Amino acid sequence: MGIKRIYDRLFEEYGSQGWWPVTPVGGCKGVKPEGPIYGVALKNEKQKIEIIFGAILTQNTSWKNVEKAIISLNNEDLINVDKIIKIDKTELAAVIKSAGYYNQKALKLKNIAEFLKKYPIKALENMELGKARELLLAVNGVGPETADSILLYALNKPIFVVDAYTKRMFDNLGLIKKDDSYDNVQEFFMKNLPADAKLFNEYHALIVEHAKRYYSKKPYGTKCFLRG
DNA sequence: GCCCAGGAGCCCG
DNA sequence: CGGGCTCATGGG
Repeated sequence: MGIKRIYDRLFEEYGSQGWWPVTPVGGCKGVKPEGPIYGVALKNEKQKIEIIFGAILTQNTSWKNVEKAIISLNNEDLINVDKIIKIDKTELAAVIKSAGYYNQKALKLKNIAEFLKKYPIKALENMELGKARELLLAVNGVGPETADSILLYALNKPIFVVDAYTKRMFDNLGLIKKDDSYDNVQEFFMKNLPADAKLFNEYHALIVEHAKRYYSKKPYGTKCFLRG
């Protein structure tokens, strides 16, 4: 099966995923279990910042744990570039504890906040994709997947996000090799799909949803309906 | 107890 | 340039 056909099958199976989940306007304080929600089409600036922070927090970490950290950040009114720059690193680490790697991630959040101070969201949105990607990758703590998640989900740029699930699943389906580089896998998708941010957004989210079900436990993909 | 989560940096051959 | 190590909480 080609990758466009796979997309169609996944969409048919799961429908729109509404990524990236963000906290609704007005926050989640006092509205208890309410965390980030799905299906927000137009995001305000604060929500875009939350996506950028979330992209860092979710590095090698389950979204469930990240969600708690994001709720804490909201409740402390820390979805804010200046406040992240200002807050003590140890204090920030405590707020995001549930997301794991909290010392590293506290530093990474401060790094990206400094970056956003220099290159505000609007400047990045108006920037050419390749240029914005290059600048993001120069930030310590931002690798290819995080940079591409930011470009796609916060800045709405048409770039395909590759993650561990993508590699595992498409290796298992025989379309790539698992030791292919990030850039090679990304190129494979982008060469075979139209450069459409909405499509890339949905496709990556669908891969995550599908892989959580069929590619999280070994042996991978045994009951996957995309095989054959 | 083990493996895995919507990775990245660093060091080393 | 590729491979191994570290970072850390939380669920299955």
